Amino acid sequence: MIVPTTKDLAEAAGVSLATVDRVLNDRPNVSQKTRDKVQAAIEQIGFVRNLAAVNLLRNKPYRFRFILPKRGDLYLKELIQQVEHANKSLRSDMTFADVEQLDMGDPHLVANYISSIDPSDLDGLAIMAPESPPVRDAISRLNERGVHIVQFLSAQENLEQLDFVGVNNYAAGATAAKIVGKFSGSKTGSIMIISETMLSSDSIERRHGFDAVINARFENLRPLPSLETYGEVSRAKRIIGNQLEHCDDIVGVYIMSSEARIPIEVICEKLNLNDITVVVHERTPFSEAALKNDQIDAIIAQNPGHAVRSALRILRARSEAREPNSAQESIRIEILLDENL
Amino acid sequence: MIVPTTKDLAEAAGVSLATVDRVLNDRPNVSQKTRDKVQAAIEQIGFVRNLAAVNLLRNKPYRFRFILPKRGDLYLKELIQQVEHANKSLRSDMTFADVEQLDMGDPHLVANYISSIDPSDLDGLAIMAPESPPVRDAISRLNERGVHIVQFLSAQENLEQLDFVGVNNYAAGATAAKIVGKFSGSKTGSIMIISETMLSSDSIERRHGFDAVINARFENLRPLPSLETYGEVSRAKRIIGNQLEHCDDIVGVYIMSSEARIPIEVICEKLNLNDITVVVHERTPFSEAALKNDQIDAIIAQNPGHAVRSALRILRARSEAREPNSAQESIRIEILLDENL
DNA sequence: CAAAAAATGATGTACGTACCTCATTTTTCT
DNA sequence: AGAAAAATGAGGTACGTACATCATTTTTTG
Repeated sequence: MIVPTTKDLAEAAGVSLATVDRVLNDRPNVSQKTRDKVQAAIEQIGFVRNLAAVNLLRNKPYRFRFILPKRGDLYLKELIQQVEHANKSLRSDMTFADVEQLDMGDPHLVANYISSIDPSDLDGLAIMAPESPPVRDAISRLNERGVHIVQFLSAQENLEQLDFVGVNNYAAGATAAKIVGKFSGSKTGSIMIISETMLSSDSIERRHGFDAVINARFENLRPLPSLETYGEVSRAKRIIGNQLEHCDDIVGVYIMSSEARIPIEVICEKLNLNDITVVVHERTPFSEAALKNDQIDAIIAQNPGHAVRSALRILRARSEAREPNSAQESIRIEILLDENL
Repeated sequence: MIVPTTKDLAEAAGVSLATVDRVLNDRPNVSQKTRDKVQAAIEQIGFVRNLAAVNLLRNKPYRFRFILPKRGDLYLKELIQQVEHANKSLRSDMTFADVEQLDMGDPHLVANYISSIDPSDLDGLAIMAPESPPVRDAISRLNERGVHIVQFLSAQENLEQLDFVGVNNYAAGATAAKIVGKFSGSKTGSIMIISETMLSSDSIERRHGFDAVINARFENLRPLPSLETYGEVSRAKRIIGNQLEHCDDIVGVYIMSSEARIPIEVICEKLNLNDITVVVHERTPFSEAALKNDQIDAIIAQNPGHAVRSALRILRARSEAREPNSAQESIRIEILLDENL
């Protein structure tokens, strides 16, 4: 099998290599007639740029950075490991990735960090940060200065023009609701809903999706107000304990945030999880174990490895002025049961 | 950021480029001492082969072929489209893929085709074929003649040394059972189980996984004997009709084969699908629509795009004598509900 | 119709690696 | 010690493309 090169293309088009180069790289001083001729030859012989040759010639290291929260539990750890792993396996591809962890409680700090980035140091940025106007503006400005941006797992409003990697959180909440509803059978009762914080748009959207499905299809179930743990054990104990005192008909629990460990451990002390349906987000060593010993019934997950690789592929494509292969880059809402772990 | 080249490596190791080349490519006439010296320098400066340069130099088109069944419905069509799409988008990578469809009812024909392949025409083969000794032997022989093989979605016994792309079918069946069981609530009754054929190991394993979970966890449910449609509408009508006459307590349906259309259309005529739980395999335009209008409750899917790309990545890696990145290549058992489509 | 402008051709270099040949040095063996 | 063998060095070529420079031809303009 012979793969046509620029030389073959020149011959087929009846022009010189120099002209082929002018057409392929959009250089000036080529007549429209010649452009058409070359274009026709491209179609005819099926010419495709040899990526290896282009990359070799460019021979530019691509430096990407993930901005992730400083505080977090197992899922965060997994994300970081995935970035490190990708960094290693993509070195031969001239792709480098690292992680910067910031205190997401302070939007100005985050915005300042983003603003302080020197575009000549970095080709692209994958950002996971709660919504906030200063952060959004800093992202916009950095993007205008030529750094490619991917919104990573968590999107800022009004930045739809930027690439996003992650799931539709409304659909994720709806999926959780469907499982809680169906798994509860014909039982009647309340659903406890726990989040780290309801300030993030992720949680809000998940909650909306959850309520929509429960209200539409499971009138026997009543979703309770969201409890916010702020990631603190003592607070979690207090508010969950409080709710359990006032409410003795709990048939299901939905933990909306990605770190289920604290809430589950707290609830365990007061409630027999075997009897109720528990759905959590994100696969971690903890949630996996909980699934296996029946403490929880399902995990709604977005694969962190996929997410990291997808973000890097998109950044790489943008850096090379290619269009990302969108079909490959959508992140699925995975449903994990004991059986398909 | 500076990426070290072989030249830097030679300098760091205090040897010539020629010696570096001898070490990197395992050529003879290098003392162990020098090998160690170069190896140490590789670690120290973090040298990694530039893939683009290697590929450019090799500059060999990789030709891969998918062997798929001749008969099939929507899922098969989707697979073929995915191969075609991959073929287009991987041309710039010197990777070419095509499809050969064979009549899987005739193992000798399949084996003959495989045996007739000229290793100088093809670098790798992805095979989806029912189990059979002649086919298995033909695969083995072709592999020994230097053609890389991936068992695609369907595995042959005793060929564990070959790469496999696809899901664990026992787990897939178990997952289906969990959903049928949980979604049925506290109802008591029978589960209709439909397959195109029970001769394939896929179906057998799915059935085993299904029964294991139902028997262990859902004593209110009774799985019926498998019905085989052979992909024929008239036969499907007859055997499904037969079973419905003798059995009036059906609360669930599990369609094990990848083409759910015929069975669903037949059952629809006799049963109100809204009242019972229906689980099928594989996402197709039909199953998607059925999920949306509530004819079915869940789809157990293996993403055909992932599967095709994964097979090609593995074949490419093997052709270049690299190890495939196994973490990335496992195919998940996806559970699709109306909410997370 | 000549001069200016635009279009095209001819040719060279570079990217990093693999593979080759030939010369030279070092080690091993008798 | 001397010959044979092994190890190492020096240097060139090629892969396909991008990006130069300069020469030459064709077209446009005044």
